[in-house]
Amino acid sequence: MATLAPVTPKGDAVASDRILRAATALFCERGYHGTSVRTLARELRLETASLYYHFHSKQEILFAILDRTLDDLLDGLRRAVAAADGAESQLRAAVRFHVVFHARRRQEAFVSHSELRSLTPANLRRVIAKRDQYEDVFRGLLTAGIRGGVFQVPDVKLTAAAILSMCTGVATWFSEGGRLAPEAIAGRYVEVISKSLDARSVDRRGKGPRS
Amino acid sequence: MATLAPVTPKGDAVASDRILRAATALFCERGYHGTSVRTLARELRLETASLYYHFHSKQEILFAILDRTLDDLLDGLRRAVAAADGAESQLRAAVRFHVVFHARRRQEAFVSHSELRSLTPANLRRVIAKRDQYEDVFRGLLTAGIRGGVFQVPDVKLTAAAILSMCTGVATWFSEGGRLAPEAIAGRYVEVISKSLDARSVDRRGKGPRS
DNA sequence: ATACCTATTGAACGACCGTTAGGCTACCGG
DNA sequence: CCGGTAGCCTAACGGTCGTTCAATAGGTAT
Repeated sequence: MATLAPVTPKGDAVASDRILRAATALFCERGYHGTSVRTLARELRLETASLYYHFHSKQEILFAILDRTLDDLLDGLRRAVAAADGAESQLRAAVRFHVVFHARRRQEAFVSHSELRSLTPANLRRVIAKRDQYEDVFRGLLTAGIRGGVFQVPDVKLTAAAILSMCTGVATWFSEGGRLAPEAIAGRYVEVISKSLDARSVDRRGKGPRS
Repeated sequence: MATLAPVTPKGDAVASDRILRAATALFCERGYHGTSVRTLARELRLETASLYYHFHSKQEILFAILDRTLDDLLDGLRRAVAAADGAESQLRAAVRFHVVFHARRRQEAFVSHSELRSLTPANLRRVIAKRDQYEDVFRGLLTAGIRGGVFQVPDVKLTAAAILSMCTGVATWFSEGGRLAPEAIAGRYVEVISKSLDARSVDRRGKGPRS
């Protein structure tokens, strides 16, 4: 069925990209189920039916957004890590990349984790597979840092989840015209996370009597 | 309009609570717009129309969930803070409470921040006002700790956002039958956050050559 | 028995949903 | 000048949406 249908064609990336950009903004703002294809079409000054020339379904639009975003995330993360040496520097680079991405490409990043539940089971599986690869990079860096003696982390999985939650949260509140630029935020996050992982520091705290 | 309509009555909390519990589970799983009132009614073994005896609208159900959850959060936080002494202990108590709440009452907590965008503007305003109060407690504790010399934090607003993102994220991945109990997770989060805020530690790091 | 109140029901309302079929234009290679 | 096709259109399909309304059953107090 894909051979005769000119859906999602090769050379013409401009039209479907325009659709994906508008869909990303709307899905981010109102959610997938809260956005009708008519609303999306109106935003693009198109008729509803025209969208179906470029995509087979609304679901395919959502999947395309998430799939592309995950690809860019994974690719960017690997580049960032490859450009650094040693577990500590690499983790710092990874955190920096993650935060900057979630600020600069806030809408895509936000949709990519808020609309997971709106994916078809089959599509969800494919996206989750990529997300797992992404998280494994972080877990691997933590493990390497522990073995190298630079990190002191009682629970790698928990710590990775905590770090990623914190950094992903940037996509929730970041505002483009806001007080802080993506790089500034990333810098602070890198420092906070480095400090909390640092093996060189008293961990049994000799101070607070309670909790 | 509220006087003649027996909607959301006084003594009978059991029926509307049952509705709210089922709605919370469904909104958590599929989202507000992804859940129809027919689906909710079927889950409760009721007819669709019966729901409208207890609530005026689907929107009112959503608002009730968020409003109650925010009340419980704010109340619990204030109790936790009041039971501790000093900014550091109080912040640890606050973090502990926040994490345990987001694990134990995961669905409510998740819906309360994922479905903000599905609220009516008027309802959103009311919920946001409570959320701001909640976040202000954390910002206040950070500020107090800085003044007391126990915390070293370059940016209170940013740090509060980072801490809350991290702790709120627990509601995204926590699983009841999972490896870690809510208290165990909270304990780790408390340690990580305390360590990252600690004023007594080298902050200009003399080690890593690159960021 | 009567009157009232709580809780629920079946049936329907108009609006909107995602999707499709088929036709119209404009351009492009021959 | 002509066939093909990329891109968009109008119109409509069956279905589901949130919501309403009159009717009904059971309980309790008078």
